[in-house]
Amino acid sequence: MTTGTRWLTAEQQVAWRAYLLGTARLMAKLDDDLRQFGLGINDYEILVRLSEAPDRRLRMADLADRLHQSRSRLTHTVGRLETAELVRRTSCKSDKRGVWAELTDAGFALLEQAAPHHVEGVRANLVDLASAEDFAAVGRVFDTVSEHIGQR
Amino acid sequence: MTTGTRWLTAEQQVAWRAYLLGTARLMAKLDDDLRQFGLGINDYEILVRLSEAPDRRLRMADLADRLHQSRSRLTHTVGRLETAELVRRTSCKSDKRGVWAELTDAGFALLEQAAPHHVEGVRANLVDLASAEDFAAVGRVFDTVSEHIGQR
DNA sequence: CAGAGAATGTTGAGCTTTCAACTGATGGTC
DNA sequence: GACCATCAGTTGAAAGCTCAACATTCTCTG
Repeated sequence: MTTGTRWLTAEQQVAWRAYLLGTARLMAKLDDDLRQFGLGINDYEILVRLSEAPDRRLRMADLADRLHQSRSRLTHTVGRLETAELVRRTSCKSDKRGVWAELTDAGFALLEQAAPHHVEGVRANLVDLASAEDFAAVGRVFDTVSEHIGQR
Repeated sequence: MTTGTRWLTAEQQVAWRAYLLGTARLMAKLDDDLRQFGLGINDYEILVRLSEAPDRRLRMADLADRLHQSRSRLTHTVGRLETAELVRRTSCKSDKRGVWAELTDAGFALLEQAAPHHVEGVRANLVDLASAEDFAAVGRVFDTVSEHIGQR
């Protein structure tokens, strides 16, 4: 065993594991709650990003970056969402390589249904459980993490 | 649109998204860094839990609960780890339904190799990026989340 | 102690994600 | 304007995960 490794302190270790377990439980719970709408949290996040974008559409690569997913994964997922008629793909005029993923009316309608339940779940299982200061700290920490790691 | 939904405030929304993106990037990074040892972060966590347990072994259900995984998933994963000779399965004397998952010497040796790199990654991409107070807040928040959601 | 119900762990099929290879378009550069 | 590295997105096979059904064992209750 080398002596050089800077192991986590006991408190850090406990916090790190709480984060791992808490995240696993939270994501499973949110996923579960969305299942009644036929969505997973991954699908849900895709629909949300599209709903917020101008003309409710985004380029595939842009969307993939925002969610930190591989393009391949996004292609497959959007393929399924397209089959479900929640998203439509159209080719991009200005860059012929490009593809727009666009939210359909059905997709928007489903999102309107699901969103209140989902937000309620995020509140009940995370936001409302923490003090405003602690939750803000979570935001700060992971914003820094995000910045530090950057794009894939 | 109903008026009853308590949407997230702008700050909460930003923090929530930072958490989602930061977590995605962090897990991808840690996973990547473990790949050189032929492990994913999921495999790694399994090996760690076993290494800490008495006799370096745990019952399948116990292990599954600690990682918040389905038993089925764990069965499949441990099957692969067993093929790789990192883990061994032995039947439990006192409860004939039960199975012990036990770390092999090779598994322990691999863990000893991987752990310093992994911990360095956790530090570099998370722990050392945050103030002690903020990181403690992360621990508190997700401990509460964990407690609140409970077992599956 | 018989029997119902619950718990442990596995199985295999189906679905999702990853990985590497690929097509086609773009943007320099010489 | 031909060339070449790069970028956008897709493809299909392999690997991993989920889900429901199952066999076995345990436990509790009458």
